[in-house]
Amino acid sequence: MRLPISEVKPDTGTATVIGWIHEIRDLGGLSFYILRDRTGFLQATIVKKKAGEDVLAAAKEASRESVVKISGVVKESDKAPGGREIIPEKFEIISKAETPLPLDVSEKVPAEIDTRLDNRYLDARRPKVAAIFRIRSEVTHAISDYFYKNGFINITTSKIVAAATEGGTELFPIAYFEKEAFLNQSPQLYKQMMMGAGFEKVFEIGPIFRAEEHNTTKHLNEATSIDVEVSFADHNDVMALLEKVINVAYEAVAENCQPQLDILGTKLQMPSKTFPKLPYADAIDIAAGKIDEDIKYGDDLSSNAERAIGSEMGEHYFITDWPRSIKPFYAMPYEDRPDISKAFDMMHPKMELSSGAQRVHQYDLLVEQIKLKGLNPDNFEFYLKPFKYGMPPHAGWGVGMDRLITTMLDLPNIREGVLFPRDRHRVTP
RNA sequence: GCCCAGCUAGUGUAGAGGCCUAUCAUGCAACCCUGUCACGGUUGCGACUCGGAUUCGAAUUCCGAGCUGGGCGCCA
Repeated sequence: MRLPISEVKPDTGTATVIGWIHEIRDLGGLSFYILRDRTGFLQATIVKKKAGEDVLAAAKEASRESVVKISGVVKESDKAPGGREIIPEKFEIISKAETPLPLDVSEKVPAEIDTRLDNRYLDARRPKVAAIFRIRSEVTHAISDYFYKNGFINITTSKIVAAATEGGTELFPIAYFEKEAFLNQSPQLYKQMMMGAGFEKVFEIGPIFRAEEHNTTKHLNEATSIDVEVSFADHNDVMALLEKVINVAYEAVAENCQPQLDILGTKLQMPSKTFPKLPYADAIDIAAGKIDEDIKYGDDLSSNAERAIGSEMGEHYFITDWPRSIKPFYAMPYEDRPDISKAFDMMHPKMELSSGAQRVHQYDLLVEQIKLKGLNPDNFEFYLKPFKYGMPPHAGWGVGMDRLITTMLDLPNIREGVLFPRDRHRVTP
């Protein structure tokens, strides 16, 4: 029976392990093979005078990163990593690795991110990389779990859509038989339709596509979005939910991923239970006072302004009360201040993580706002129709999963937290 | 879309007109080595993105192409 490497203890006795050869050190009469699986490292020690012919032959044949199966007696040894080593009685090459390797898994020689992404399957053998994705899995699990426990329905909506809906971002056109179609930029309109369906609380964790030609460490053309929509809730309700969800994610990682955090050398900066709410007008004032740029009310926040405000706030925070002019048509305006919308962004000091709003649920107001944006309501018929037949008031948000991981682990590039990132130039692997 | 930078062995690099038959590390091969943990030692293998120009001479300067990274804009 194969034993995970982390379960090999000094007193295990006889064991069989399977893993990749991480390093080989040949000292002459004695050689060391460092074996790696997803749980850790184990040193196999071969004393050439004592080892069998077939063990010696296989060991000589084995190259770094080959998959091997080793059976033998485990011995306590304070000279070995982990305080134990295995003395192979059987040494079988299960899958031999060619040489040279496209990149150095043992990290003696660094590789650039581009080389690493081209060879992601090898890159992901590095414990630091594997740790990121173990943590990302934990975040997904914890957040989903929280939603399930609080009465949310997990939905999946179509990523193929007929037309540009929300406006704003560029869409990828695709070939869809004889029709024009696009990859969806957001599940926004579908979530809202499910409010019309009476689902009341829904969430979706799935891909979104943006065809922007940006080239930065915080943008992707395919991203994962954590989306929620809640009926009979306003913007304040869903901001409270968002704080909770971010906290749930951090707490789960702190609780269940300490080994991975240790491998990464990362100390989690735990978020506050509630995030400060900064009205947009005040955010503009802060930015205008800190940076030498012509910033005025009604502008969107530049990267520079975002950073300036972020360093002032120093933690997760909301920017609330945005001018209606720079938020989407589905954001609800305040009854008494129609130029201001009940929209918010949730920020990490380094970048925007989320945006959300209480939505417009009144048909007439929605049509009016679509027109106000210079869009044609006729193009939104599939979306507008549910608003005629009993649409409850509702609110929601979307969080960029990739950015959440990037900021949580303080990664230098958003691509670090995505297995197979899609950016301006990369479509493979 | 705008701007900046880069491209040298499998990987990461040195290189500023002749010192380049191109440095170093890692890797790989062979040999030596019984406690390594970035093992050590000796020898060897392996590269200037492409095209044009300038020059007696170009990895190095110039022009063009290709590819890549990053910043801004836009966007989340």
